[in-house]
Amino acid sequence: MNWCIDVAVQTPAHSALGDVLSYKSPVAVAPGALVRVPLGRREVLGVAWAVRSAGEDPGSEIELKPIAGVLDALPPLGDGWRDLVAFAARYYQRSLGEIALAALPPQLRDLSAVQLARRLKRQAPAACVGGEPAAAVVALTAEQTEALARFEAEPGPFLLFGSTGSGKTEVYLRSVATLLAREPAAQALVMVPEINLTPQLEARFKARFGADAVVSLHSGMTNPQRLASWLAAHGGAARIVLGTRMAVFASMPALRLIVVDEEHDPSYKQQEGARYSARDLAVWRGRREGAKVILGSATPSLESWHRSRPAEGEDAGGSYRRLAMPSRVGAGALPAVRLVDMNLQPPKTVLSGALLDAIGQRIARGEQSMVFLNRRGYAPVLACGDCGWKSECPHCSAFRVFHKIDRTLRCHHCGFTERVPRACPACGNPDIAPVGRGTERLEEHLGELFAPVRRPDGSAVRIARIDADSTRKQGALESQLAAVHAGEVDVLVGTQMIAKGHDFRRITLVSAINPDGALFSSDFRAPERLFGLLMQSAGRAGRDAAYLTAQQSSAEMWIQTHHPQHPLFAALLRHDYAAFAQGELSERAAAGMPPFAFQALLRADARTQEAAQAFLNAASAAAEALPGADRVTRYPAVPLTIQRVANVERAQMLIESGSRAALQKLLAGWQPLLHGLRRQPEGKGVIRWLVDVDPQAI
DNA sequence: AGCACGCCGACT
DNA sequence: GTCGGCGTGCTC
Repeated sequence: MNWCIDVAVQTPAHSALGDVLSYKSPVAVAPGALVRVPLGRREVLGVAWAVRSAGEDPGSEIELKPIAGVLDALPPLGDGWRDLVAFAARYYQRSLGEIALAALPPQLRDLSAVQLARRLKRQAPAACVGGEPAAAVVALTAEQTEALARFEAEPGPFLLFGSTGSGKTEVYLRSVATLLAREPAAQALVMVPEINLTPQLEARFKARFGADAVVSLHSGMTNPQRLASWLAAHGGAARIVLGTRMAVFASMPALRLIVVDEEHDPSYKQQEGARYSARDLAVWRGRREGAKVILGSATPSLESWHRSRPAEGEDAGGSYRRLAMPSRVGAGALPAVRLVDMNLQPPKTVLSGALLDAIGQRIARGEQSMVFLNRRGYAPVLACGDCGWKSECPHCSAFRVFHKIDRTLRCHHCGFTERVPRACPACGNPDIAPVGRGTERLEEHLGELFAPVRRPDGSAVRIARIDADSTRKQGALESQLAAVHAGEVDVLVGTQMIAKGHDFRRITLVSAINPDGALFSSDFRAPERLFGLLMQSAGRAGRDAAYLTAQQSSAEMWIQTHHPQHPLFAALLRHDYAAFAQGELSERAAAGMPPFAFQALLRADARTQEAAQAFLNAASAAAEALPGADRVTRYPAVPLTIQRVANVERAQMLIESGSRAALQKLLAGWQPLLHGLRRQPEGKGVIRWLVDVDPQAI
């Protein structure tokens, strides 16, 4: 008997190949099994998707190649996993094989059946999680108890709406503990937005559940580490998988619980290749596999907030259950928010006198302060005062940023880097000057301003900076954070990297010196992101109530703005996320924007802007006849904000509908038309095109 | 995406 | 005379 096996292999997103390729096999192969198959002149890894007996398929006359081997030491990937992959491929308009292979650890691709079998022999058996060490268990607050009780009693998905310091992590730990104690094989998946946040979470979970029960999955790991973690999850040995967005695809045969911490974080949306939202896929996966899902945040995404709205009048409410934990545990009251009206300051003021005084007082008391500026480098532009030359990138429609530390001009978009010229390249004027400021310059500036200020022991002020540049080296972030924790830093300057998650105990003042850019951005989600970031930043201050009491100090969040009357700040002053969300949601509802509508972007990259837009407009015209087109709005093609990157012109077209199904239908029908367009005159000069479903920025 | 084949410029 | 540039096309 001969068998015909449909195999998902890594084929490009929009090649002419179908989702699966058929191979023949003398033996039956279980669906979900990993196989090696010939593809052109290569042999590649694939996932068996469907198995038929060879006679069943009379239409196809082409001679099939035989599969090259089966990695049968490994249990096949489960139905749930394959459904997740198939759904993600369909929903985000990518090929099945691309998602499937990207979801597997890279090392699996070049392992033979024999090597894999050898690997598997070394794997530990399923971790047996005993009772938790009694010492580790702290008493729960009433809010935590209530949240956990509702979690046990209701199906979810849940939105755990807990302010910073309300003890969300303890709720995650408890819900995992209850699950693991009740079901001897059950597994839990816990996701965080950034690699930086995995070590501290891993430490807490290992302390509670033992090192053997917990594995991590993120792109910062080496290939062998990732393979080991993946195998432990797939085999059931790992009871808990911690990871970044990629972990949503981990094969977990006994998955019963998924936690998405900081669910509002934009990092959950992949920004290249398959543009999936790990948070949304987590909810889908939870429903498919009967696993409970907890989304946690102090500033939820408006999508999740809306979906968790309680029933009211005519409205039956959202499908998520909202669990609120408004109080902080063991932390001081939320910081008092102080707005500095920059209109009342002398022109070009960077740091207002009041803020400098406040930071100076903290230094004198030995407390720590934090200053945010969302712009790394020394200055965003270098300019010539004589001829008007500016440090434009020759390959992008953007300025190169001046990095004083290594005297370079660096393009943050294409990476093009040059030494800073001694004189203006256009007119020879030696007097070229930085315009604006980034974290490097702010650090320098603060150093000068606070040079006369003394710490309580009479020593000089210590200023540190944490951003993508200062943490480039492996382990640099950890050592810099350790220095802050050890009290070796008085003023910490940084980008949003320092706003997220890190548990600083001695910081009593947090300041954002120039957050105005996001207030009037063309991106309708900018205020939502800014509010989240400022709330999260505020949460860094005064996390230790005992420390504040001992210092007789209080936590403060300072914001310098030219628009102190903006409603966003009014809500922030009261730490009132609900009011902010209500305001934003009513604007979104009135304007017919998400979460009241569903969007996708079609983007084209081409040699010229005209070619990119011509392709999009032709695509739009071709979509006219597609099913669903009458319920979907197609906007005109426009250049991206950064129109040209690395000499590639970029344009995009927004597609919007009140019906997710109609949008999906249109996109599915569009794919072959787009493919055909490339050969037409309209496709001339187009380098690539891509679809972004539920785009996170427009 | 790889990886071929294929048809035109500056080198041992 | 070759090495090699990347344009087009194919992979069950």
